[in-house]
Amino acid sequence: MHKTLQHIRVLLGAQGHFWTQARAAVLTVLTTHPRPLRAEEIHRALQNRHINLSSVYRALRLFETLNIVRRVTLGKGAPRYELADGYRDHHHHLVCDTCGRIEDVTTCPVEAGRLPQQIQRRTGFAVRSHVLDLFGLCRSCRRRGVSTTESG
Amino acid sequence: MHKTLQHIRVLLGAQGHFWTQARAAVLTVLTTHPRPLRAEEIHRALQNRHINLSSVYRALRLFETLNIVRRVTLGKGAPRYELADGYRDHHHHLVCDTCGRIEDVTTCPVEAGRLPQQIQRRTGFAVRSHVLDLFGLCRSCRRRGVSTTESG
DNA sequence: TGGCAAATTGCAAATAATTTGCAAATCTAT
DNA sequence: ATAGATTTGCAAATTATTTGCAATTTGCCA
Repeated sequence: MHKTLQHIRVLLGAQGHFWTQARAAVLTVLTTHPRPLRAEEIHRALQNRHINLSSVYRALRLFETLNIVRRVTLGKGAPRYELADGYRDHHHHLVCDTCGRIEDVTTCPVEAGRLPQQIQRRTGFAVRSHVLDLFGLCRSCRRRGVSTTESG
Repeated sequence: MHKTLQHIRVLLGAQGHFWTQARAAVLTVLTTHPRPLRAEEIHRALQNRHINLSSVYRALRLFETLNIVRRVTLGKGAPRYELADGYRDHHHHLVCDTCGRIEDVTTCPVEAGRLPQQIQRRTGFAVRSHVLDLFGLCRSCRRRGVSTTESG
């Protein structure tokens, strides 16, 4: 189980931040659509709610500094946002270079290989988090024989 | 051994692209400064060369589609560019959340753990490349007792 | 519950980062 | 050297995100 909206609400309060309609709405969208969303997409999912795009950006920025949300840049276009570790399962991404499709992978070679500990021991750098994304061809694009290296 | 500028020149020619001053200059900067650079920084390093920022962007875009350069987004600010795998050693980044310092790590848990093969076998997704960045506190920031979770 | 102070929002304007149109300049292959 | 295709410079256009400020919302407490 992960921390719920209720937990986040308390967390915000404890730090002097208000629990507002905009913030609750943004978090709800992120919880409801478990995949990296662009600010624009989140805003669109809120069209009925009367919430300004600026507020979406402001909410995302706040959540990011509080480590509730993390920003990921996958392939082309604007960055995307998703709930951070602790608010959903630790995972990585599989991004298809051809169709842009994004899938999650929960296997984590970083933890499995104890890389953080190894790095800390060898360099003194204290690893707190990591981002791992894998690019390539998804099954259907591969079957379709699509090539990524468009060059002619 | 890695592919040299000469190789790249031939590669471009083979695809109908010209070997121009701007392109050569951008590649030289990337080769000379082996760390992720912003478009702006590359341009600045070329100030004497009379090369327009637009051309830097155009060169980077071309190199990116040809997999000669890869774009990485580390922490805040504009994305950075560095030579891609095949043109320099495969590596990952250690990014200090406090001072922004970037170091390289050549240990790769993804290859070591044979994650690509595992994924391909299990999901049919053919992994071609990956990006792994680790965030935390570098040795000096840690000694200085700096905290990252700035919250009030 | 009402009221106040502090925090947040909406909106429009400001920035920042990157892209594009097009004529002039450069490059490759004769 | 020359022709023809590609690229560059420059300025203007886009795209993504941030900001100022008055109006509104929220948290807290009598």
